[in-house]
Amino acid sequence: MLNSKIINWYEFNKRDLPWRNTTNPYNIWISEIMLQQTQVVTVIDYYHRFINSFPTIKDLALASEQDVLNHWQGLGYYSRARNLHQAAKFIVDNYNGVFPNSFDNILKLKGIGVYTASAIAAFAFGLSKAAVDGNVYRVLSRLFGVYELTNSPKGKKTFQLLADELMANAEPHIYNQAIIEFGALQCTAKKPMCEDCPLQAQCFAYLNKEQNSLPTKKKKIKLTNRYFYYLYIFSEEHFLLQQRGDGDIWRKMFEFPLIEANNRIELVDLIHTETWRSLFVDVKIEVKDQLATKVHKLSHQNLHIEFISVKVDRDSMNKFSSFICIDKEKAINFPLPKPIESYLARA
DNA sequence: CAACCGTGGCG
DNA sequence: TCGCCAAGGTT
Repeated sequence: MLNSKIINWYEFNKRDLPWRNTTNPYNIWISEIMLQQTQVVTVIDYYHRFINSFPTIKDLALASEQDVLNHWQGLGYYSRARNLHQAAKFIVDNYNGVFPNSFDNILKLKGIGVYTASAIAAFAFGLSKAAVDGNVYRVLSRLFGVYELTNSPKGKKTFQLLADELMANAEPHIYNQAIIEFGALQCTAKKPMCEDCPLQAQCFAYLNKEQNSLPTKKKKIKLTNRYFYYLYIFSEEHFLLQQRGDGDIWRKMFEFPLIEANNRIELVDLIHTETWRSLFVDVKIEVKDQLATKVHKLSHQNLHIEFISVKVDRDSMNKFSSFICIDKEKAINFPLPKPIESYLARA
């Protein structure tokens, strides 16, 4: 059997990961959300910190959204953290704090789609659900020579059916872990290790030298460019932050006062913009320096970011009523996007 | 459905 | 340098 070969491979090659030593649905849930589009090595530290601070669903539900976001700082895709928090509150309110044990109810939780619901159902409750993630798409497409696009609705159906068939009577929690781990370690996206692969004889891609053509994916859309001018407005002990709103990147996170432009602007022109002038009316300032543009790449946007540091005397700091004046020591309490965090670490 | 949503690493 | 990829989900 094909699946028993994969399971056998797994027993000899699996990594010892923290969320594999438990069947606690809460712990598995946290790990699965963190692992979405994120590599294992990145997740491990975040996972430990998160579980330490919020050991149970109730602890998470009672935390503030800002505290939860703070634990997510640097991990990316921050809606995952907000959804996690909402779902925890929902479980406390509707299920008395007990994680639901049916696939349908798991799937209803915010931030949980078909993959994650299947993974939790299988890992925590032993339910017979094939979890199909990027690893599984890759393994199945190569193994069986499926050229359908893995990110199209049609392709997803095909691969789900294939995965369901391949699982057959295997233990769901072992089978799912096995094929995912197999994709992560052996049947990798780049330079798969076909030489010592136990599935060589049955693998379409290996037999036809098509490893690099599979899986197939729809191309990504073009990136848009945005130009951010961040003002690090500071006195001896304080600096200014503002909270981002909804409907854009980094929702609810904190950033410096921002001037956004459609194109690149020189500092000499920037200080004549309306925003700049309205900002510093009646305030004595000293422009300290301007950092060279750095391009911060998001999944769909290139952010061209420049930081301009502006020194202001202590008494003038409270004239900026629309911003939050923060003690330099307390920046750690605010969830910051990566570029802001990095800037503060240097400043 | 297609666009949107972070960040780090690799070849 | 740069495009792609990594245990996807929501609107």
